[in-house]
Amino acid sequence: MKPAITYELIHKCKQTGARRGVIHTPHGDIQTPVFMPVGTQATVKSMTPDELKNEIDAKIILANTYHLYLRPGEEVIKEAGGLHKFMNWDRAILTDSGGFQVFSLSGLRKITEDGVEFRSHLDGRRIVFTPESVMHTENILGSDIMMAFDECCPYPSTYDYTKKSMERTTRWAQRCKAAHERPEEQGLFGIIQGGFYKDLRERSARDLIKLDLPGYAIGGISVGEPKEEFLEMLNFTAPLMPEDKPRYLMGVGSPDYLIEATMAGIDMCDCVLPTRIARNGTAMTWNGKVVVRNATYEKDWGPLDPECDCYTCRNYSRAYIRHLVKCKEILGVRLLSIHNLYFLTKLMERVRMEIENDNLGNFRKEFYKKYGYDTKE
RNA sequence: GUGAGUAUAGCGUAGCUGGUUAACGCGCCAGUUUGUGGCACUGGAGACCCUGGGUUCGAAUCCCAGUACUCACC
Repeated sequence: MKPAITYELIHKCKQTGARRGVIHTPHGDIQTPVFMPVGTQATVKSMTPDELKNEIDAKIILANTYHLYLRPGEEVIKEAGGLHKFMNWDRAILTDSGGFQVFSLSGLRKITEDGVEFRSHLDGRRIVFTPESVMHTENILGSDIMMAFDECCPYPSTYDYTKKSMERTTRWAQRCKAAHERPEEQGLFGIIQGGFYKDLRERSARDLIKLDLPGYAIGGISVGEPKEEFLEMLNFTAPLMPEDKPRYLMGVGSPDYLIEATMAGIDMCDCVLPTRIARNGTAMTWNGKVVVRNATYEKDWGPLDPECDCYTCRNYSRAYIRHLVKCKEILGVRLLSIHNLYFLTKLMERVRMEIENDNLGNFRKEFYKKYGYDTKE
């Protein structure tokens, strides 16, 4: 049986160890490292699939099992012929399992060995997610990469709680693998947990790797901890992951975190950040963050980012975008989303090139200086 | 012209049985945002309470006059 998802390592940066590779999926190849835009409810907020392809050239996007299970529900997506057809996206899709909602909706759920009972955030009705039910839903969604059902632990959590949670997540991953109905069409990724305890991370990785899944993710970091702790866990956990499979760091999307992740040997990241800050009037640029909502841009006739050639930057001024944002016009959100997604896509394209040239370390230094980050080694 | 009413932050209003830093919404200014419970959240600036006089220990609040606006009637 040929697995749905395979990874090909092309080059390792001699300066940093970062990986340059390709992920093969049933809906196309993905050059890595890659940033994946998030489209929780089967839409990257405010973007048409056409724009994602032609303006941004995203190769893969995320969707969310919990949200789509609630609305529109499995029946609708099944009848549509799967998520790709439903949303008119013919490139790759990765579905998150609802594990993050175990964390983000912590006030609305109860965890047992069997699974998680949520109270729907929409109408309060009781719904039960088990590893088996989540696999069933993700099979119906038909994503190229399905994430195993896990628990994303809050920060901070006690050692004892984190250990129990991690062990349960591992058992759930085993159940997910057993319940997965179409391994030849959809790849199931395991999620390494273990909070901020190295021995737990090590155990989690070791036990999940035994399942021989086609890819692995680091979950449960970037949940509000200080940056040093994030880096510590990232750099400890990434090397535990298989060399011959995609390595996915979940929930990371600021430029510095993306670069640090890449240097740690991560291949895939996703984040709501670019689209979320777009909705609140902020752009990421090669010269740092630009809160275009601010008054200083009232009569700024230049583009958001002078070094960017995205649709937004080719055609619109900061003054105009600020106007749209201040008026809460939809176009403001759209133009900023296009730019931010394009920016991160281009950043990763650049990162890939620097890896090939064994120059990522130098690039990091330069980029941080320009962007306004500390370059503490 | 007569009568009645209203005048409080840029705008719309609350406070008016007199009592320490005059409240709220919008707007304005800024910060946050990292597997999306979000066009969200958190802060901040901004008012000689229309003017003048009076009563009182004390007035946005009560009284008088003026001014402006609103409505009704002639």
